[in-house]
Amino acid sequence: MRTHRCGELNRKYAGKKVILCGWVNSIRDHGGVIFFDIRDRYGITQIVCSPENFKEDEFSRIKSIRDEWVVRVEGTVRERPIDTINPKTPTGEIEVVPEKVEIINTSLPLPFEISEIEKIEETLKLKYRYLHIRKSRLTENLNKRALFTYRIREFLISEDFIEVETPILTKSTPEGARDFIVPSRLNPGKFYALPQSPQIFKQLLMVGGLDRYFQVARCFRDEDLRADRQPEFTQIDIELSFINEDDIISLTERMLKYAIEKTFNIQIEIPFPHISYDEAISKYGVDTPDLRIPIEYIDITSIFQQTEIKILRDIIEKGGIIKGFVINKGEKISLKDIENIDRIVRETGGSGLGWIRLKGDDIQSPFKKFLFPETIQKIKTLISSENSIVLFLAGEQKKITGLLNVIKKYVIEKIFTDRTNVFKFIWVTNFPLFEYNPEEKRFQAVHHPFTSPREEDISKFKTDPGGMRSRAYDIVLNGIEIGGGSIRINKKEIQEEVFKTIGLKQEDAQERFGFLLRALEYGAPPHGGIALGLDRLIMLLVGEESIRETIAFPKTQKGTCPLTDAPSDVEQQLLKENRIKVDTEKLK
RNA sequence: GGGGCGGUAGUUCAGCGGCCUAGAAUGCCAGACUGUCGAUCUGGAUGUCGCGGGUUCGAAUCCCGUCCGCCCCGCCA
Repeated sequence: MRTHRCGELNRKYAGKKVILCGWVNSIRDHGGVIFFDIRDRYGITQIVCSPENFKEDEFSRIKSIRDEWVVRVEGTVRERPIDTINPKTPTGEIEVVPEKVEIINTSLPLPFEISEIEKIEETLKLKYRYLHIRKSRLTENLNKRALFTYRIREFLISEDFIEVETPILTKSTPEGARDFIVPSRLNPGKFYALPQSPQIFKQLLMVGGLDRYFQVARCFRDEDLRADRQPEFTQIDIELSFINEDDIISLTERMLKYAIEKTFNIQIEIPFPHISYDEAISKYGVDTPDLRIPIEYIDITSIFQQTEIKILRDIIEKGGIIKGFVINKGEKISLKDIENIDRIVRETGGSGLGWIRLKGDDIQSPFKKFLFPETIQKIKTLISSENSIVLFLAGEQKKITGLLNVIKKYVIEKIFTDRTNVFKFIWVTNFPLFEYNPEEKRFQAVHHPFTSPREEDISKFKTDPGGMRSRAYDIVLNGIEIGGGSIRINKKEIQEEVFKTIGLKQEDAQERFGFLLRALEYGAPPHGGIALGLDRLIMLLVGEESIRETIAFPKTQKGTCPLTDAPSDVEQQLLKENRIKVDTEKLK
């Protein structure tokens, strides 16, 4: 049907007969000569129709062509006259002079202009997703995604991994996210759940001696959505036997380096740095540090130990701390900014902002009179530029971390605006195994309940579960969690201990996870793995702000699909067969 | 569950101290134009001002409710 693709023709093809197919892009009708571009996935090519080359009725048919009609053009490639070369496109040196222009299909005018695609309301974009795909960088995102997964598969298969599909219709389990459920017609009143991840299955594969498993796995979680969260999403899911944390971490690094470099033409330095959970919280205030931002929190309580500043002294005496950070581009923060930040701090429940500006030997600060020379000397050791500002807060540890995060956000928006094309990975390790949920009055697994505690903490199940550390690790890219994993529990007794600690009664544990506990009794090898969020990774690598831009048919924030109108009512008959009665009456 | 922003021609937006017989740009339609490439020029058509209720002589504009979209908190083992 076609001999070439739009976008591949250049001067070397001059004189050659070609056939192109595609969509009409932009018509420029000069009354006599008519120009239009023909576009496919690969590029655009200019077509020139002169009246003298066509019979009258044929030319008027060409005149009737509109944007987005599908055409097939048979013609000859010609070098453009020098003064009409268009340097903006790769095919700008040539054009095609057609002998025949065939209209394959017409099109209504598009419901939106693609040039405004960024601004168009999500519902409309999703309703006409195929048009969005047809003309935007979404196609390129999907292409990059496909190429990336191809490289991941290539890497893992070359390292002896076996790709295994695990069930989509599976068993609902407590803990973790809310499950999507599917009624079972053959077993009235019973339900399958869609998997939140293939977690338990991949562990069972290890018990099966499969040794090295991976899957590009669809996962489902019925929770509220965000720009980086869809109800269904894809994980690169990996599990291995006879390994420890370092094996998985280095495998993941090599895999990411390989796939990213092959797909995106970006150099990736490995190994990635590591940080413990505690240090991450202390230095960055979050367990997902963004290493592009050179701001670290510093505890400066000791500097003010002898202070005469009453507010600070009172707080220190009550056991509070003073913590803040240095901005080495101090000139970019004005007095107005400081006022704004102070206001934000007060509005968010803090008692006010402390600050010291050091500009050469000049010092500005609301506390200036009360600063000892040695205090200033100590503060000077923290800074590394001629013009710096130290911002700090005093109070209870947890509270001021939250406030510092708010301040940091303000400062980032003010100073570190250019963050394009830098990729900073970091591993976060040494997570607590459990955290206490005060609402449910019980401990919960920080990672998931199959995560192994550290050997030295096993004795703390009864004495100090909150103080136990896990063998889990998260990988963070530019401040966004892109994956996580752990060494799993492979001993039945420990698994039961964990279930007990998170408040799962023995019979419930048996009913929900009995099959796992049983498997652990049959020679379960030491094993562990990792899962990487493919949608998020691609989002970051192609520079999008939402994972919707990496998914062909995503859902809205309420989980609906404007294209198909899912979710929707089903036939009464279907409900009946599934023994389901719908009760939405008091929904209000 | 909570907070914020938004919903007005096909689209993106302006109008929101009540007078709008609702505008702009772009798209669309028609005409002109033989080297454009975001073509240009001239003319034209197009609105349940998200939906429901209220206040008012009069509501896109004020009030109440509701739906939808986006961002965030909670939630997301």
